[in-house]
Amino acid sequence: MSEQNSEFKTTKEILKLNEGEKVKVRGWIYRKRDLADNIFIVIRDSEGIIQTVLSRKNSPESIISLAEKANIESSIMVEGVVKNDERAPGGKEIQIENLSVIGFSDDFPIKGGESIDYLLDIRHLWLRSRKLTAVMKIRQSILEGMREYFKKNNWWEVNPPILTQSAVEGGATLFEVNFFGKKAYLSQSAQFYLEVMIFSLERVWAITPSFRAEKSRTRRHLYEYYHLEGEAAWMNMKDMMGHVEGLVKSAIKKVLNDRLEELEIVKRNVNILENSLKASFPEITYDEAIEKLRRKGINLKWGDDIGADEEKVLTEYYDTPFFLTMFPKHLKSFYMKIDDSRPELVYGFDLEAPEGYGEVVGGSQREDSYEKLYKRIIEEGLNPNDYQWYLDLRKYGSVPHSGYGLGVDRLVTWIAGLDHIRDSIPFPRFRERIYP
RNA sequence: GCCGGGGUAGCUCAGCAGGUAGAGCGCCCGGCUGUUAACCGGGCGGUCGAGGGUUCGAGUCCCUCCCCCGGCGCCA
Repeated sequence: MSEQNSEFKTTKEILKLNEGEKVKVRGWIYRKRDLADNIFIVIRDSEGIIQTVLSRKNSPESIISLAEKANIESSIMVEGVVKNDERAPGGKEIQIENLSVIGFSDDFPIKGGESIDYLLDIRHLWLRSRKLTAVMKIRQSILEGMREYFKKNNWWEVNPPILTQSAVEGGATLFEVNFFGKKAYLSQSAQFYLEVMIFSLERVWAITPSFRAEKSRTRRHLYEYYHLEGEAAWMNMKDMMGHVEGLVKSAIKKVLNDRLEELEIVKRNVNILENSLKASFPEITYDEAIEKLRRKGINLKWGDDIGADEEKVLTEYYDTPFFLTMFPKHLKSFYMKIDDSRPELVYGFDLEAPEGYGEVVGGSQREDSYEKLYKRIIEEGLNPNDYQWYLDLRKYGSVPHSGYGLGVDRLVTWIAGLDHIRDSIPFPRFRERIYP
């Protein structure tokens, strides 16, 4: 038995039907215009919109009064005949023969022109908009494209915990939870758990919510975000950069393939996306980046961090995503592997999205020597006791390995060309917002 | 946490030499109408973010607090 109820056609299917065919549709009233001879009801469903027309002359009074009473966003079912008419959006409409209201709607609060603040208060209603619907579909395709890439390259998907005992890195602020009287925290990264898993599965990935309690006031931070992380044995930094490039390209390809209509709804210029598939992503080392920025007249010296403003300047050199690599070790985390030929550097890489969007991926080759890792932990002023099981991994058949974390919501924001990360996810957690 | 901007009708905003609150949209009523965010006329609608102060009088000036927006930092 099919899950699809064949009795009803979707709005998209109806646009492909011939004149004269009899159909049933169901959905929500998107627009209604009550005129002298006709009532126009535009119906919205998950796939699009279709105009339906109720003739006042040829319809029973009972149906006309239903149509008059049904406000925007009422859920209705309509039965009628397909008719070609170039005045209708999409060139087709349905002449209504029968109509029933499933659920009447109160006066819908969104009419156009509302402020972001107000719309966020009614996010549960705002999510019905065509724009947000399109973004959610793009998001799905991005995840699908990446999933296909993992599958093709024989990576294993695993499910690490969200409740954890301690931080991966000392710095980032954690949300604390009460774990039966013990202090526990919401995970900020699954990295250490994935590193465990490579000793059996070799190539593993996970998508989990990650949490950062650091108060941020930017358009690229969420307190709760979808973190896609990968970790693989036997791969060095370059290998992993190649993997990340393939992963991101797979997402872009999927979207360009399946979601052109939605890209148009969100008014995304697809040139940059198409460019990004053509060439390989350029790499620029930290050294070169500092050099470039200095030539641009920015007052920076070697060892300074490359901040958001500097990233935006670098972004101007490229029309595809690009890698930033080989950072001074004092700017990065203790677990990144040191370059023995230049011990002030670590094998770290970031993937930056163009057009000013900035960092989407952060990754590195991991330190695989017990002694060196132990030393780095001490150097950073951390307590080795907090990292006992993590250190253990270097005592039982350690291997060179690398990994990364990708901000799913940031990738969606860039690919969909959004101006704020909040619209990349249905219920964004940011700016002290927890409702709805 | 820091810097900047802002809270006035259901929504978007105007009003700021301090003198009893206004427009557009929405809503209700009427008209017109194969409409495309339809149009035209009328009506309803406000403890001016909260508290305190100055003043004969405060949306307007002063103080404190709350909330929102943009940017930095933190990172994905």
